[in-house]
Amino acid sequence: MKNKRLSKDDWIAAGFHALIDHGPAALKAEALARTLDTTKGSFYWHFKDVPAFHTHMLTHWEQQALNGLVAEIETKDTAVATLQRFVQSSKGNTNSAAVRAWARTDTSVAKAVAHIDKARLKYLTTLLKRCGVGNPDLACALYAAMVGIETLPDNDETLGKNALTSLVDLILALR
Amino acid sequence: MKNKRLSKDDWIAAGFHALIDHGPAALKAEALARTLDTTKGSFYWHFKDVPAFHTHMLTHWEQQALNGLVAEIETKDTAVATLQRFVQSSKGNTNSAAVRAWARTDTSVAKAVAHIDKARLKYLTTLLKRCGVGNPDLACALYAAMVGIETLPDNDETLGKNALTSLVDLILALR
DNA sequence: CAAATGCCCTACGCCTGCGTAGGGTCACGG
DNA sequence: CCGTGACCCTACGCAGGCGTAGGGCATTTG
Repeated sequence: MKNKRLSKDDWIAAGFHALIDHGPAALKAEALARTLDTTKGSFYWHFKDVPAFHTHMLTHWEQQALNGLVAEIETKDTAVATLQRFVQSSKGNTNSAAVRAWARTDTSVAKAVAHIDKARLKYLTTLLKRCGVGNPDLACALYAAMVGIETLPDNDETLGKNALTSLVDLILALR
Repeated sequence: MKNKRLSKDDWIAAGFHALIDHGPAALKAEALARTLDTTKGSFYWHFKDVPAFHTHMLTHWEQQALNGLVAEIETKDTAVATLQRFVQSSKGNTNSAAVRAWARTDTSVAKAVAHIDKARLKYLTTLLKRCGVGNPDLACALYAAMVGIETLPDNDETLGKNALTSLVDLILALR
């Protein structure tokens, strides 16, 4: 881990590790430097200051989320199968909950989260409509369930997974 | 606001205000003292140290949540009406999302949240069963939706409300 | 009224984090 | 082989939070 030159992205990755493991309060230059076996001299070489680092992390996350959505949209599959996969896709997002918690203390983070929430909800709404479910409130409820599953502590990962599939089945049953 | 003697509960209330408005990082003795127009001398009179203050806040919150649940259980009403009310009851809980975010940085908070989540989910499961819905995964999904609604930024409060009622209607429609 | 107790203020030493200044080291191209 | 630029280290001053010592005011109690 030591005696290696670092890049911006190394710091950003370390930032997300710290955010996930210890919350937004761990996004400090000196603390991150310790985990990277270096000093904050490196940090202040790559980033102007701590807020600049934060915005770099944020745009990185937002970009990644949007890319995922675009890749999702461009799948040529049946609408129902796409829906199933999209609903399950939130399981891997261990950072999504961390970013959401971060959003409570930083306005620009909150704005970014609201932005991609809006996009994902819109996509889910049209996806459901394509499955024959026209009620947008149901899309909202399903999206809320996805968010809830990922913010809930891990009370059995399988339970949450079954919960979402059961919910999708229920929604698709009444058409 | 000034020249008034403070109690433990005044500090705890200020703590929750700070937690909701600025996140867990705002739970500091000196910062809270400023908002209460006093000094940290008062804080260290009422509490041994900052962690002790945190546990006081936590037990206060846990107690309140459990009391709410007990009051909920003891209502003599039809099962369906009780379900409707219970599902809507999460709207007023503006602190619930803040505590959930706090739980990500403090293990004991996480344990407390997991505890009351388990209790509420169990209650919701039996409530649904009493309404004729036996699938526990649906209870889990509905609870996740409640949690998701309160952690989502306020993209129209009415939208979220309609989402949950629509979801409950859907669940009750298929029996 | 006097004394004791509850509650708060001030001032201090310590630690941690911020951002900067200035210098060091290593990898290159010439 | 030398310089140049990218990258990192060290040391500093500043700010803010922690917890404590010791004293001050006010309210209750005898």
